[in-house]
Amino acid sequence: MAAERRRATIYDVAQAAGVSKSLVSLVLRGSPSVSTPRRAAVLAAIKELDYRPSQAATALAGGTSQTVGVVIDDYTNTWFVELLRGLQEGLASAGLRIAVSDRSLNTHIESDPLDGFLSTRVEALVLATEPTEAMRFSSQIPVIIAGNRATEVPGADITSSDDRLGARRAIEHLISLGHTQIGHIAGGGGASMQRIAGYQDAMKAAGLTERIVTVSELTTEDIGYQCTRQLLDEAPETTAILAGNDSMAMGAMGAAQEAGLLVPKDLSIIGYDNSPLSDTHLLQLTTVDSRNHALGLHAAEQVLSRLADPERTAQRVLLEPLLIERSTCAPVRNA
Amino acid sequence: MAAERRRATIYDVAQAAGVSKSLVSLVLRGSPSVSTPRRAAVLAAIKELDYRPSQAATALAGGTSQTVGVVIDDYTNTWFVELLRGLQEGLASAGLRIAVSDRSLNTHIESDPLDGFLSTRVEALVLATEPTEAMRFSSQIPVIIAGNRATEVPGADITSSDDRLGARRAIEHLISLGHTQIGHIAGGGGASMQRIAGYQDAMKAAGLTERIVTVSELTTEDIGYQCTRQLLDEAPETTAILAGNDSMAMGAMGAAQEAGLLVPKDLSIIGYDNSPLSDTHLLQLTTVDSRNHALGLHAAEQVLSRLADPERTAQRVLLEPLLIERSTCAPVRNA
DNA sequence: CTGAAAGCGCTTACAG
DNA sequence: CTGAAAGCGCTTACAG
Repeated sequence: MAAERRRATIYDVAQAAGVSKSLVSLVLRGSPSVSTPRRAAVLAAIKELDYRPSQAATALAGGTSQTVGVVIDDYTNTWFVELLRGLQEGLASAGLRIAVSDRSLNTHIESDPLDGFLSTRVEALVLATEPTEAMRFSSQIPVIIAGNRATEVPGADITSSDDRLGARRAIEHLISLGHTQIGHIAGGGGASMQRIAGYQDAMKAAGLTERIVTVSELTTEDIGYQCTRQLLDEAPETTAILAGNDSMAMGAMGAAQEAGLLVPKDLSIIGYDNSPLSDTHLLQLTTVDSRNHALGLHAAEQVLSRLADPERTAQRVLLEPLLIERSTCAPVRNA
Repeated sequence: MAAERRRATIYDVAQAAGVSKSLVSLVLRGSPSVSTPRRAAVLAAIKELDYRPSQAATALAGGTSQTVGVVIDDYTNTWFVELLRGLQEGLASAGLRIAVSDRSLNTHIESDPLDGFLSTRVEALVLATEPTEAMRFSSQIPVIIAGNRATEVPGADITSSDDRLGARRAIEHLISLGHTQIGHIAGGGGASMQRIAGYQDAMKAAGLTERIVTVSELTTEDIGYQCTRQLLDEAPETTAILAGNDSMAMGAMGAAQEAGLLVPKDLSIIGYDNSPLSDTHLLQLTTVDSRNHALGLHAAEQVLSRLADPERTAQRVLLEPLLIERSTCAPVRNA
């Protein structure tokens, strides 16, 4: 049976192509110093034998895994999708692949996703989540932080979007629509902190009363719903809400619906992230684009430059966020 | 600098613990034939040196990667999250880890996700997507299909939910609410085909006129929106819709909203998958639970039993779906 | 339990 | 380009 046949190795390819093992290795690694006919012979043998280099052997012998580990929070919040795409695009040219691990799946098995990545000997670590203690001090490999995080990682590069500015602009937009009773529902973590600060900046500058509701570190749809219920309960005069992210904004829309409030007629809502969710026909959520694709591209660049020069000092890239106006904001009713 | 220090190997651990290299290997692999004090010494050395076994070396020497490859469609449709959780839970006890690859990211780099998995020498492949040609005939490793797929993979195990039954029950539910003008919006692929068949079963049994709209192979929110627009255009008398999945159902809700139809008063909508999206406060989508967590658990079992006995004949597990009644269905208005 | 040996499938110089 | 050699960091018997 075909399935029982031993897998082809580099020896089999060399033999089939009538060349030396070393030459096969050269072809695999794309060396230019191989004559065209020989290269063709090797390629033909590879195809014929359905040969695939063993990643384990390549990594072990070459001393490099050629993979970058990416840690995300939770597959359910899809903001990371564009970040991944950017990362992959930026890394592909260098022959680096990506391995993704999420924290919420890993909480069940007690382990830190870092453990697996360290065993894999990833070349670098991209953190699209709040760093764990272990991640902060792993120091064995370059760390690149994607997004704003509450915890510092000594020596790490950072690519983030200016969440503080983005939140400020969102509030300024609401103010320009005549809103004065503007609440903010927030979760925990570095991005949340920045967005809260931006909210405060804008409210302070306009002399408006701040109202921030937080019920959990999480930033899920359900938490957004709960925060909004509490906000509307405490301050029914609220006419606009900035949510900590798009998931929370969706929760806010749910709470508004339940309270019989129309969005945006009775209540304006702004999300954050410009996630796939925000661009659905049902939501048409006005949001702040944190430019996750660009974030991924820049993080990839940092990975590459850090790999090229491990001694270079830590870099910091800050992207300018964009307000995306869709359909969940309107002028205040009795303005 | 710490970062510059050579990574600890099994030799370093052996030396630090004052034992032989073989003993360290035994401890790592959890052998019971190691005395408690020696085991403690090794463990202490491992901790002290922050030693992590090289996955590449372990895989190469042991001849087994201890990882299972999972291919999903697209990170944006989160139905796979519970599947992954079930898989991971079911595989963890056997010491198998999971590697996830998605097809939509991989379309940019021309390669099949299978290529990477084959290089990794994954022990088995779990397909939560429509198989590619390469996947159908990879035959080198056990393949487990998760969910209903249009394409057969010779010799593969299958764990799926009875989508045909689920769709039938959804329609029967709508009929019991008095609906007679029931449309179905669908995409492509095996699950869609089964769901269409179930829709037809129930409509036929009740003597009702079928109306199925498909505009694409995709099953995204936007496609659901487009299908619904077309459906409402062609058959404005429609009072209920079964969507091919929850994303499409969300699109249907968007189209209904745009058409000025209230859900469920004017239009009842049922989704499929019981994805995280369906359980949001804003949607409260009535849906069919395809029991993705159980799906993952069963698929994990198939992986394990197939690994234990590569010669066993292909298995087929069929789970019974559950109708989850939430808030998007109501009795027909003029019933 | 130890210790010496072979081997997993590659890469990396290096002499020719 | 070839060919022989060493080595990556482990596992796997195996004799003691």
